[in-house]
Order: sequence, then C-alpha cells, then structure tokens
Amino acid sequence: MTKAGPSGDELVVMLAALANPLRMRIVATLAGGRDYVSHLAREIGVSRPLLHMHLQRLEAAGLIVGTLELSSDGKAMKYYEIADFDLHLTASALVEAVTTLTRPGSEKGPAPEEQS
Amino acid sequence: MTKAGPSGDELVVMLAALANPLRMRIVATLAGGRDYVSHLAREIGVSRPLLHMHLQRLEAAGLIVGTLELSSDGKAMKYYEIADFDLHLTASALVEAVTTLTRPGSEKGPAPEEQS
DNA sequence: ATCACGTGTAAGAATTGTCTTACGCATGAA
DNA sequence: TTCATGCGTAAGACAATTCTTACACGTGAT
Repeated sequence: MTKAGPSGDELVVMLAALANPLRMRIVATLAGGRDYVSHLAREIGVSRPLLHMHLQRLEAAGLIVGTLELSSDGKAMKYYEIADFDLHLTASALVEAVTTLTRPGSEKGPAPEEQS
Repeated sequence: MTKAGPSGDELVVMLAALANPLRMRIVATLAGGRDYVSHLAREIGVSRPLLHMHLQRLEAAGLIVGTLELSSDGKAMKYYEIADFDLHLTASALVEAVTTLTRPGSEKGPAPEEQS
C-alpha cells in the first residue's frame, strides 16, 4: 500500500521549486483560485517577465498547471492553477526517495564509463 | 489545535536544504544511524570539505544535529544525527506558511511602505 | 620526527539562480 | 493609426551555490 511518491529526482525539483519565498507566495495565491499571468503579476507585485520565469519553474515541477485560453474579446490569456500535491517529508520518506536518485553530479548524455 | 509548524522563512530554509541530491543522500544515510564526518564522507564518496559544507546547511535548517565528542583514544570526533522532522506540504499548508514570510526580496530594516 | 587519523577553514573556479530592462507579436477599442 | 491589454523571450548584471585544492591544528603510535 506504499503509494508511490515522486522519484528522487522529481522530488528534488519539487522541493527546489518550493524553496523560494516568491514562488511559495505564488502557489499560495493560486490556492485562492486560478488566475492569469498579468493579473497575478499585479496581485503579487512582481514584473511579468520575472513571474513568467517562476511560473515555468513551478510548472516544470508539476506543482501548477497552465492553460492557454481565449477570452471572449479575443485575447489570449494564460491561466494557471494549482496541481494537487501532497508531500510528506520525513527521514524514512527520504530514504526511499534516495533510492531513485540519479548520480549526484551526473550529466545529461549516456554515462561515459563506470570505473570500479 | 493547529500544531504550529515552522515559520515561512524557516520552511524555505528547510526545503532549500533538502532540495539537493547530495544533502538528501546525507540525510538518508544518517537515517541509518549517527556517524562522524570523515567516515560519512567515505561512506557517501565525497570530499570532507564538501561534506562539511552540506552538513552545515542541514544543521542550520535544523534537520540534523551535530555533537563534538572525544573518542577513547583522544581524537575529536564530530557526530551527526537526524533531528526529527515531519513536514507536510500541501497547498493550504503553504498558504499558512506564507503568512509568516518576510518580504520576498526584502532586507532587514522596517518595510518601507505598503501601497494599495 | 613522521605517519595516520581526526577536526576545521580559506580561496578561487565553474555553475545556477534571480531579477531588470528591452524587445517582439497579437487583439479590440478609440 | 495609436493606445491599452494580453502573450512571450532574449540579454546582461548580480548574487548565491557548489565543488576542488590547499592549508592549519590536534592526537597517538611507529
């Protein structure tokens, strides 16, 4: 019954995404309901390009989801909303996560060679 | 009855501490029992100075605790062990954490002015 | 004295992350 | 056409992380 959580690598990305005051605030704000980028930027008091960057990070982590919609007056609006997440962080939870971790400082391509 | 979790700022520090493959591995390893720095470094396969840095970050976040002891043969050994932590991350949990957040890119002094 | 083991810290390179400013394009309304 | 609104992205500055290498100090045993 051990519900499969995110892989170690995914968990790192999620935690890194949440480990930032501004992004935390973004998530908290979105928890109050979906919103589109420009409005959210005004709401929080951040420049739109900056917000855009953070939204990408959050979406890449799977914590929020973006949808491009067309308003009645023909404008393209990008709405973001929270993705349901529920992370339980304990020592033992981490022990399991580490199991599915790719090498610490490992790279993109196929690993060059494993030396014993 | 709402058990007071860490403040928003503290939470950010904790998450940032865990959002790293190596530190995650360190915590997971320590979950198997306390250990001293040099041994832990060999165990994980990292240089001692590097490990030292990460241990500091983890300790600063309150996730691990270090104790300097003297072995029977007179050597100074620094033992680290896990501090009990149990973080539950959900959207609503973050909403509450954000309440106790110091301004995003803000500094020490009193906040300049609140503009509606 | 020298070696093996433990501790710590400092300096610098390489990489990421954060943020601002300045562009680009599209729409509807005036 | 021009303005206000929406979208995105690129370039550069600046700060923070991460990691290596090198050093310093302590002990007990050879």
